[in-house]
Amino acid sequence: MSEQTDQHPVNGLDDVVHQRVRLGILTVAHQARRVEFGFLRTTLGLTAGNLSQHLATLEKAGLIDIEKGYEGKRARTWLSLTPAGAQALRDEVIQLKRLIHQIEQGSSDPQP
Amino acid sequence: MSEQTDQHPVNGLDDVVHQRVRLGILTVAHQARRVEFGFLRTTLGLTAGNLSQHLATLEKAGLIDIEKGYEGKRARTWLSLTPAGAQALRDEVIQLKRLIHQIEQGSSDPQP
DNA sequence: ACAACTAGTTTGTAATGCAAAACTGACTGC
DNA sequence: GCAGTCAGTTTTGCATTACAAACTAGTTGT
Repeated sequence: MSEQTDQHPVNGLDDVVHQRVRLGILTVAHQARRVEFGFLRTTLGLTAGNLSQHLATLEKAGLIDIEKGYEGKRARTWLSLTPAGAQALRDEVIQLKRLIHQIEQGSSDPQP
Repeated sequence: MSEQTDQHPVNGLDDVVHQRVRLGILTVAHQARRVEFGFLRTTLGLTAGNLSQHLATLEKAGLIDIEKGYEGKRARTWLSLTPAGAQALRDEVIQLKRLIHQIEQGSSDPQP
């Protein structure tokens, strides 16, 4: 386990979280705590079908909760981060910072 | 063009660069300026086939150059960032920083 | 009551990502 | 000279993704 796997920051990134669109969804959800489907759709410039599937992926991974209800007579879908989702986003940020640090250092690791 | 497309940081990310493995390749290449295939392979924990295909993608996108030659009698492949590759990595970092900033703010954009 | 609209899901298709296996080409014994 | 390695490429098969188009369900207009 202390092999030389996973020493590089990108190996600490979870593909479910790192994927461009889902990273956007989690970011918006983190900022707002409860987001409308339609708001996400326009903010991120997605088709409804594409967004619907990404939400299913995130829900299945336990990173978001989905709530369905009505706003007046209009059907609405809201989503919010679960604690696991908030943690996953924090972890992603930690790894991204490590990565950015490495890029900006030019070279930090000594090479054997 | 001043529509509300692309205002979110994730919409400024290029999928060729943002992809986990390729981001790792570009980062290592940036640090070392000239990297051996085998070094990347072990550093990022990839199969040779997978790495070979990602390098082809990056080369086709003009982000890296690939050099083949010999080290003693042993065949070696090296790669290095092109100017476009270095720029693409800088752009990725800029967008990631914007994203991290948004996440850490809690909320920076006023919502209409 | 029926056409049109809103909000979102399901479905079908093409592209991408990955590991494993088969394949090259060049060197290394024996 | 021919079996075995080394360094990497190409092919194969499968899961995931992105997108559009068709579909469902409820709402509004006439």
